[in-house]
Amino acid sequence: MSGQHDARYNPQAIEPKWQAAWDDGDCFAARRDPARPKYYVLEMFPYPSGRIHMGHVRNYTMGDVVARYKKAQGFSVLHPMGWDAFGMPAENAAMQQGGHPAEWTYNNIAVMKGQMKPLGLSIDWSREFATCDVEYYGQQQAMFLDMLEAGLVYRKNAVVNWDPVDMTVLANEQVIDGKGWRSGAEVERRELTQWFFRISDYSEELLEAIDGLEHWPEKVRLMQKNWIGRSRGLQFAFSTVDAPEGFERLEVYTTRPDTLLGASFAAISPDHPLAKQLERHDPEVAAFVAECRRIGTTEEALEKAEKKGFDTGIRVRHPFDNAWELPVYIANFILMDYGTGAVFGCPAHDQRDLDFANRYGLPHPDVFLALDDSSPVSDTAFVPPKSEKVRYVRGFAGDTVQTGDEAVEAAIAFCESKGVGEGVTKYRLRDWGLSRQRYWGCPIPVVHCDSCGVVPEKKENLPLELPRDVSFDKPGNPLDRHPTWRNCTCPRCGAAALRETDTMDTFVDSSWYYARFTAPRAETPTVAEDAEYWMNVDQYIGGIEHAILHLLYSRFFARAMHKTGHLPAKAIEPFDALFTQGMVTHEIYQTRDARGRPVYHLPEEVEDGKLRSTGEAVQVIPSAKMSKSKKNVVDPVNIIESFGADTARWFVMSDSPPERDVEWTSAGAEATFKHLARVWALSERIADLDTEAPDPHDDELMRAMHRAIDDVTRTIDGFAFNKAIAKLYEFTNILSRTKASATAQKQAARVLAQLMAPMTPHLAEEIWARQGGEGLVTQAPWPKADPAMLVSDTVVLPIQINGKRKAEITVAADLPKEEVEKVALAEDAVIKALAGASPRKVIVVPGRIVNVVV
RNA sequence: GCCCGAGUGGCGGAACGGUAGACGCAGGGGAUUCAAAAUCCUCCGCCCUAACGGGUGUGCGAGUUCGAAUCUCGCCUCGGGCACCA
Repeated sequence: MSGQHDARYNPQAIEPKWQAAWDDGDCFAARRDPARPKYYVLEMFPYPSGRIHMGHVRNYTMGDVVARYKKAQGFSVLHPMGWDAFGMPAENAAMQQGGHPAEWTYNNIAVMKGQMKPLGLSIDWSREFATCDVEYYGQQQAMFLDMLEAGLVYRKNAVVNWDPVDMTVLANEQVIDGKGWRSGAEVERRELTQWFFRISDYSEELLEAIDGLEHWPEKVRLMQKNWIGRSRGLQFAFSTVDAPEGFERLEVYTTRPDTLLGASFAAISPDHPLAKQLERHDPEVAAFVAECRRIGTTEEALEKAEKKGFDTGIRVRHPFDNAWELPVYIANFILMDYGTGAVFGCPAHDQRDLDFANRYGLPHPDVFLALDDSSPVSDTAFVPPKSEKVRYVRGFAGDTVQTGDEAVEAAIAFCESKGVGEGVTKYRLRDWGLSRQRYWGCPIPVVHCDSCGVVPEKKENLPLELPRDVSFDKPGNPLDRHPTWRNCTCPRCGAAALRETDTMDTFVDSSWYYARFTAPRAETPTVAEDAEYWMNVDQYIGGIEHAILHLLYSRFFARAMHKTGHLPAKAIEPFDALFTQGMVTHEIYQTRDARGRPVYHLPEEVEDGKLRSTGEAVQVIPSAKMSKSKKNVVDPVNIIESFGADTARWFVMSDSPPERDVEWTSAGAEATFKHLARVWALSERIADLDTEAPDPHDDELMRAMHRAIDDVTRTIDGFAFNKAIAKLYEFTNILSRTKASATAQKQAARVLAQLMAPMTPHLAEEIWARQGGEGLVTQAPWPKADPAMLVSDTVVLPIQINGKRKAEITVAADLPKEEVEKVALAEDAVIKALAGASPRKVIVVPGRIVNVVV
């Protein structure tokens, strides 16, 4: 017998011991091993907010279960971790509390890593990096230059939220009810020249390739398809009447050319060149456009705003009737970024157009009617699915009765034949604006020269490092007002020049970190052999909130990296399989400050609906995604300290299916701890038994064991970790009650340790060691279920009468259908229900059910 | 507003179109204990019944099917995303 043992389950002793053993064995270092298949599992890396929360624990435990399971199955596993470390919170902290964003960030990383380490994750920490490491963003700058050269980056004007008091650009989340979050000033929309990635050049390719992402959730694929938003429509030009010089034609794009004869007005975006032209000379237009610009920059704000227009007095001629003139409005709901920034309105078949027409007293002639209902449109637009047949009363192409889709195609063909515009395919996807007017990001490595214009920095001058000597006590971007950093020489002509002061969107940082993990210390962004071996990510795991932007940008960036020689062709879709975990939610506690603005409080600051500090009552807002800004986060450190990492890990995996949201409750943690303590005690008891000869009960236990192996293997493969845990409960219950021999029990206990190891690796090692397992369970091969032990001779079949369960029979598993039917018809309940008559129908589903229809 | 999801006991959740509620939590009863904690056994959707048993039941309303939590259509409620939060 081994030496000292605790009298009870003691994770505080067990967990550090095994973590040290894994470190000693260098168990989690990823190595290129040509002899073994590789497996790359990646969880979306965290923003270093300074504390881990339950969402992190859930995310990383899922990845760890996969990593440990795949390792046991013989794969060479890469399971890295890093930090998405640039971004606004660091600057906000510097503004609020002083200090430097770098200091704040690296300090947070140290704290969070300290909180993550006790979780016992099988991470190769030797590959760790932060995106704010100059070694990382310097390589990003090199790639930016390559992409610039390859024509993947360009500059154009774009609209931002401008805070006129703080003299700064605001993020959408910093705009609250149209006002700056800090200054309270009315936010303006302002145009700046900014850098863009040409992601829209890849619209079609990114859309087409979605069909190949077989192991992505269908809903994410659908969301991305809708986001890219391919549409087929007609682009044509109205000729204008009384328009300023240079605006003789007004280009519009419509996806419903079949409704052209139902047009009642034309509308242009407030950002349309024509609107800008009118704004210059007409104060009324200027006032209206200014009002529109106060709405904000988000699509949501535009869509929710009351639909308003301004009649410019300009008219356009209908392309099919020169005498028919339509008024041209500037309308607040037209997006300049989509189509041509100008549309015609057909109120009868678009609710937004109808609301607009009713507001301004414009007609709304019906173009088509339902086949079974001829009532004209009044307050509700008639907008049937395009696949539905309708009767055209103002159609001009194709049959009178046809589907919308047919009519659209017919209308395009007709218009093209008459020389009125052409059919075009457009995408909703816009180019990716990467400029940020902030300090704490990757500097864009270009120089502005008076004579040469915009010039890329030379690669040998990289990395272009952020200056450390900055302060945040004044409004605006510290890079703009830095005394020396901006000053440089033009890489082309050598004259004095100024650096670009915009930094990159943090989505750029997170669009290639997965590739960097394959060669994290390289002097180039990637290394061909490493990328070749490790890419693609076999399993990517992260929050559903990243379903569109991060994942779409990464898909684009991988293509851009391939084009510039930084990734092999096979890596243009970097994530083979995607799993989107549900979020961990929690209630939100809110009070308001003197100016009525919301102030949020951490759960630990609240007790019985009141602030601990002041006793002020808090407003409880129903559960929502845990977020730093709402402060509804729970600190897992406390759970780990009182119950151990295995309890935290087991609990977050057991409580709900991984793809669904889970509301954090502390109640379950204690119950999990009790269960793990029971398993530990069970193992101790079994370990103390003396080996004995086989017993008749052994077969039953072995069957249960093989059943458990099979169940846990299949459920982990299917990402159904909560079900895997339910099966482990069942097997544990059987093992604790078995009358099998000690030899069989010990074997079962070793298998239990192996099956638990992905979820509760420390306890598993402890059991494995106590039951005489060889080496570390972390390095043991995954057990295999014996198919012969999974089948049973008899089967219980429910008997239904008219679909309702009335009885049950036990028959041999291989009993023929006809025999099963005979047995079923001999059941008392069936005889009673038939009352002498013969059944109308008997359905026998072998091994499943018998249904007697009377 | 637009796009995408999710709704099953007191709670978290199981259920290839085939016995709804596996497994866990909470709760009731019991054993052990001087007593409690811990542990173990046991019951546990709802309604009627002393019990046997019967009825009913997966957000709401229709439909398809021998059979629907599961498929179809229409609603309701909650959540995510909406391009400068990460």
